[in-house]
Amino acid sequence: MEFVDVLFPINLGPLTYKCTPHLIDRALPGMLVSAPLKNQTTKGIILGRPSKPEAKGIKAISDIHGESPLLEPPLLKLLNWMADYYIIANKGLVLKNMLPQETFRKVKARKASASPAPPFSKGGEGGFDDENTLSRINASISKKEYKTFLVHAPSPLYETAMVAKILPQGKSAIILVPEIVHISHALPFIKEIAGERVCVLHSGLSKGQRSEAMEKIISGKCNVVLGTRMAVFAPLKNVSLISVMQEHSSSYRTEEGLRFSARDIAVMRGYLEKSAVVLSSICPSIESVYNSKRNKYTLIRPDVYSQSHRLETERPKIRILNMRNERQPAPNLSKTVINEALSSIRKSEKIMFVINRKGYSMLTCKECGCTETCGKCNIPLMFYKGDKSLRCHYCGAVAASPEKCRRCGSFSLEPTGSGIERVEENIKKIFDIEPLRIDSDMLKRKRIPEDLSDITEGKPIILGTKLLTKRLHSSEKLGMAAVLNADSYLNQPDFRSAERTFHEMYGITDKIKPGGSLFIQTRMPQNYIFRHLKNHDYASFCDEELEKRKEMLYPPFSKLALITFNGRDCDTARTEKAIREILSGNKALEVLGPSVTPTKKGGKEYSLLFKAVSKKNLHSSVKRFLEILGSYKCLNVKIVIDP
DNA sequence: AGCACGCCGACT
DNA sequence: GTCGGCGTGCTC
Repeated sequence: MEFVDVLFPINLGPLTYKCTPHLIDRALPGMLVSAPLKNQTTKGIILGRPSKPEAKGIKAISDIHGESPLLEPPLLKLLNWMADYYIIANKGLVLKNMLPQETFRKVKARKASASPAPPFSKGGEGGFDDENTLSRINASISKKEYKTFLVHAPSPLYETAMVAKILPQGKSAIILVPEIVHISHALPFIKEIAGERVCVLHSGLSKGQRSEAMEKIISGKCNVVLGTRMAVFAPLKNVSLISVMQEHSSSYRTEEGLRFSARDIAVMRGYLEKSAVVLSSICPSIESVYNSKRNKYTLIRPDVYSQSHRLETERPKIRILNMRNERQPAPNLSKTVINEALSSIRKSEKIMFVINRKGYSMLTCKECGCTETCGKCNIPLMFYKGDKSLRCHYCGAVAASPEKCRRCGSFSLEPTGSGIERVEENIKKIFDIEPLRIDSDMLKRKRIPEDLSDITEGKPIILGTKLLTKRLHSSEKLGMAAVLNADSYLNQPDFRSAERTFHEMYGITDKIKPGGSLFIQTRMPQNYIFRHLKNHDYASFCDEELEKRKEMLYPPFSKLALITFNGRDCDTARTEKAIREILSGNKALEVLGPSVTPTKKGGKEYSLLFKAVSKKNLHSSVKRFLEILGSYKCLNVKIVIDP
């Protein structure tokens, strides 16, 4: 009797089943099968032949579906790699995260519910004539070898047009975009080349639509998949190109469930598929830049960068305003910005203000100078004028705003600083124009279209949190824009904050017309990022940022793993004992923390950051630490690799 | 005793 | 994920 190991899309390892003779010749690794599990029939995939069919009470698989494997060898290898790299004990959990549920449960293939017509036309523009870039990538694709390119694109349009041009005829390709909105922008370009071979895959599809898309991919009707991070697992055969547009985007990281980066997965899948991987961005991530410097990736910098005069005339001017010296007729609104905005409005240009803070303001006591803070989180509370509440943006606590100071009892609480509500109020006063306000509170109240072009019509002033900058894809460019509190980006306690700030600011310049300006209000104008930002010099910024990361031994010069755990059996003494144990005899490992944060249910959550120069050391240390923690029951442990 | 409910561990 | 085992606690 023959046996096979079957993996189900549940948090469980592979299970061994018998395989009857009439099914055995189709029982290849990666095949979709049905098998009895807990008195039910469940679908899973064959992982391979068991090394030792020793378990007792083995049942037989009931059916094998399809003629060829659902997961081809490269995807099976990817699954195994992910389980190892992200330290997932049960491979079934990886499988569950790789393919949508519809693959394993049949869904009534609902009639394509009048699938919304493509909302966008290509919009004329988009001739792509960078022959040098094309020939280098095409050469690699036709050789069917693994190679990762890093394309430092001069504009988002360049990225899209380039991807369409390098799409290989007749071969499979995966094109990733960071967010769903980008799909409708890229689709016309891809459709023009690949026509009906294209299929779209993202989490916004209904179950029926997703099921339909998977069917097209599995059957081979479509071999070009355009989608968000989930598309990196599309079960295509013979992938010859994987493109990751705006590769720096944090949207490629999952925030819950299995934590991974689709950008990193794309590179590994490319390696396993022996395909070309094209990472592109206007400002590539520091990790990718570093990889290109170490010749792991091939850097492609289109010629436009040598024509610096061209960049200067096309790119808006970036002006850094020192808020220590600027006159401020209203908090967070400098005289300079107001004057520039007024002159833009006079020229009937659109303008935009970005303030990265919700609510109205903080509350400070005039008498004793103390600011109302959250009792639990110890951070300033935000006052919301609408319902006169005080809210904690960290833990979400809501309370009615107090009449008097909690410390000294004085009645002279006054608003300090400003959030979006207060800026909105002041804009109305100063410009006598109602701004179009966009933030997450607004989004919750009324559904705002993914694309804001339509609703910005007739609204000269747009005001929003950073949420806005991602969503604005209006063809009408802005006359000017101002980042009102740049410091809130820089002050985040995260080694990536400078990089992210650069990305955010640079992304905004793209929405400003040539000759326009971007104003950045800051209280630390001497910060190195502004020096490079002013010159539109991302390469120099990367050099300096890499220097700093090297000094501090932050990624890419080290590897990080974040371990968080909570539950009955964890306490400070045990945690510290475990840390001491893991550190003993391992000079190359650094453990930061533990930091303790209260959970919503009143318990404590411990988090530790493991840092090591070698990936191997980090990996084995985390595994050993898990074994140590394993001796305590009732623990809920989560690991994030490369947080 | 008899049954509802919820938690937890196993599933081949 | 889903089922069944088992403990708790309430009711007849």
